[in-house]
Amino acid sequence: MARSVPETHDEILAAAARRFAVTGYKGTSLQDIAREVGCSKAAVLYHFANKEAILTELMAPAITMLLALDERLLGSTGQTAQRDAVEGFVELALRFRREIALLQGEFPELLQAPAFAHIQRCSDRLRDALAGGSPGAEAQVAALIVLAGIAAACAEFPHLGDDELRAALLAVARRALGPLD
Amino acid sequence: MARSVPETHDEILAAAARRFAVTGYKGTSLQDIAREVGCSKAAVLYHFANKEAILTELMAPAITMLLALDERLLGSTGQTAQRDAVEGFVELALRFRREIALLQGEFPELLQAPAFAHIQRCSDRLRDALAGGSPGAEAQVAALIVLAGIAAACAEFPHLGDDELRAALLAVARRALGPLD
DNA sequence: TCTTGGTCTGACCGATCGGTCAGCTCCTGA
DNA sequence: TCAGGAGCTGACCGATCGGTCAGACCAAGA
Repeated sequence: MARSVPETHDEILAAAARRFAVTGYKGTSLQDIAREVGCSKAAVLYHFANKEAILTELMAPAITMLLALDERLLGSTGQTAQRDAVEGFVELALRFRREIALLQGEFPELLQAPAFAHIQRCSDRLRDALAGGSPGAEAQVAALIVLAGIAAACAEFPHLGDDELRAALLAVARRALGPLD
Repeated sequence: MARSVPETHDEILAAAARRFAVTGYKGTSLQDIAREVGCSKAAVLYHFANKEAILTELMAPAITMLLALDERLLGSTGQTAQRDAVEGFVELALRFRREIALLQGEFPELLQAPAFAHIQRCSDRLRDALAGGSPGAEAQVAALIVLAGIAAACAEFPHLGDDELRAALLAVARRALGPLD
């Protein structure tokens, strides 16, 4: 029954992604993941140090892309930053449809740890960029609606193709962010 | 130490609302709630049949208002329904800032039970009304972004007063839903 | 053929979960 | 004055959680 390491490793990761998307991180047990893979819970913990390590590796690519977007946004301000933020975040959400819901939903609580504080700050800067740098209530509210809304839409419309969903997300987000854009 | 029934009952409800808003339903234990109230876990279960009963009673007013909104929307279509849906949902979200996040976040999973199927159908109709009755991808995406975004914003901006938040939510939602409105 | 090391399992651990129960305290009314 | 009931507690229950561990299994190299 023994498979090659990378094979089982990736199967666990894929199974965890599916389960987390449906029942959330806290709502998914190691037993659930093991059952979906078709192995024992001990096998899951042979490939990953602990449950959190699965989540961390699962989110790593999305977080890397988020950090890259953040860095890109540092070089611009105002309308330019806002346009880049919208396009960048839509692309990120499309690429990581399942993961982005975790980031918006449960992840904040898991990221309270000081070690992950930079991710919180990074998503705060993303929100500011979406707000066009304005501290006003309406601009901040618009930015948050766009952020949370895009994340929710990507999770909720898995049947929509990338191109169709991208077009809809960009159109709605640009309208929501107002005349600035 | 014995307090009057309605007093303790309401204290438990209030404590649960606070905890659920921070750590979610699944992430909050009866022990957590009891600690916040300053009583034993057994006392919590003296006032409520079980954990789910706390959630049910906590959500009841919000669900009642949601059903009322649904009924009101049945009488109209198109732009009229869309306008009513936006205003009605914004008012609902403002009145139940903490509860609405549960409804959007964890509640769907908890509401899988057939007994609660009508709530799912009701929120589906709300989304359709927000989409102006259009089945198109962009209209549906816009409706979901508005729905999820408003819920997230109410949870995220507790410091904003009702009036200021209402104005911002209405403005952003109307823009997001497009030229139809 | 035997050894070795990577892969995986079943049994088990302590902690915590939601929930139960016998019995305590204290207020109230006859 | 005292019986009775409401409000509450501490101890306890079985189930499940994340995690550990000794050892079984098996392919590959000596």
